[in-house]
Amino acid sequence: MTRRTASRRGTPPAEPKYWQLKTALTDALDAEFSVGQVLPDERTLAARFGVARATLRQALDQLELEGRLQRRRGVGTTVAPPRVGVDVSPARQTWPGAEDDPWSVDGFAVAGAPPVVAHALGVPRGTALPVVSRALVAEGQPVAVERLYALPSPEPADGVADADEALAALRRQPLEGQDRSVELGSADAEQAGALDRLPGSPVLLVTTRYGAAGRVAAVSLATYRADTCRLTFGDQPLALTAS
Amino acid sequence: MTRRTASRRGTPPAEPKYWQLKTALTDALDAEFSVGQVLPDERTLAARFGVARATLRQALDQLELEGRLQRRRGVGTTVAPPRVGVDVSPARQTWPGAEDDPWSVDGFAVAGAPPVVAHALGVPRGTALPVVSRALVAEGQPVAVERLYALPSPEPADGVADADEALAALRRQPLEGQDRSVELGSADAEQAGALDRLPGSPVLLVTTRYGAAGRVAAVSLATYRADTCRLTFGDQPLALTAS
DNA sequence: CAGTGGTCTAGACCACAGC
DNA sequence: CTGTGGTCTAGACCACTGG
Repeated sequence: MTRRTASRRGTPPAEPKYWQLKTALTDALDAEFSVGQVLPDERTLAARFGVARATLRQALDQLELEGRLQRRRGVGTTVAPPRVGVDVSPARQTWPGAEDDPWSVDGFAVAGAPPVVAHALGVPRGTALPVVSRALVAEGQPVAVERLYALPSPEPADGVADADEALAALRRQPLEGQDRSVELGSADAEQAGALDRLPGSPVLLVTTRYGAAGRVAAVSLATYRADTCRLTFGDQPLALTAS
Repeated sequence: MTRRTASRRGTPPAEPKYWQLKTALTDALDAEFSVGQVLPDERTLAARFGVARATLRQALDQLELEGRLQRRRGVGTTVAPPRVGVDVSPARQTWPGAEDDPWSVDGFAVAGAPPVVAHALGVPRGTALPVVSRALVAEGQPVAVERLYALPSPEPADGVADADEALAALRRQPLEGQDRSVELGSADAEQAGALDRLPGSPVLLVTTRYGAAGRVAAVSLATYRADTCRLTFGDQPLALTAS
């Protein structure tokens, strides 16, 4: 196959191979595969489509990014289930750790504030803060991890000793407001381990600021698996879910 | 921590090269580069770090995903400015096209509903619907495009003729609620063109359902550039933005 | 152990921007 | 035209999972 056989001036738009591959695979996924089914291995697929493995992988990368596929080293590539919806509405004005909070506490430490947290809380960089680590599981799968940084509470002598104490200290203050932001990021080694992904996997980074006593009293950095999660918010008054 | 059977051979941690590269580049970016500055070209960088260009590109891909870099074919790689915050709060309960709506109308058509839209609106797949195309510009850059699908309004004979009419028809109904969801996607060719990116670029896909008359009356599919955008929502009562 | 996906190399050519 | 990033190849080896 000499490239660009280009009989006549042909090749008008020149659509990349990996893009055509992705389209072909998407169609095949819709038509011939069911959730959980394992695909042929990459070398076989590449041969079948007549491309190099790197090119095929470019197409698979995209499909994994879109949540259509799930790849596991040593195991294989499987068809992914639809993304799970996770409610992140700031509407229910409650502190973390409230009654029906689905997050589970995972650890506690006193550590230096990362720059972004220090900035949000208005403290110098590296200030020692109580940090609560939490995790969220949905449908049997870990979907998010969180680090919650609290401003040292004024009332107990100083310093809380564990996660429950830290959360209780927050709850003693009236919550005046909260806001969130969502952006794309990539998992560091630690997050990747907790989320059962490889480092560098795409994640949705949700930053929450909790307001109390006229200032930001706590900041949470939550990391959601971008391949398996769909974040929802707003009043969901309309029941239209069945297929 | 991990085992690494003390084989005495070199590579104890086995951290991928592209990961180390990414770290090194991140540090260099923080220390020695300013926003807008152009980096050396990929071949030069690869040689400087002693790796293949493909490996270097793996590191650059990650940094671009995280919004640290911006690459343009034929031009070069530049240091990206911080992401712009875009408010997507569903709190201001208004229809699209209200007074201070920053979106600009871009086009109008009557077209078949894609499956996801048909499902949300509860109509058969392919049903012809009025579609308003809009675009959002922030800080001089296109950051998002949108397709707004409306249920045909009952009152005018049938069918609206242009975008203004379609939006006006929506505004005549009382808005009862709205919810949104955010997930990761990749830009198709058309969206990529409008957003000044290549097809397949990572985007944040925001789906909005507008409720009126006890059912979903309109659905919007908005596509935000994931590299340049940070979506915000919630009451932002706390002014803490300066560096 | 064999088989999977993950990393890496050293090339090549293509598409586009700008001179 | 030159120089940039984007695509593609045909290999190789590594890290992990499972029988």
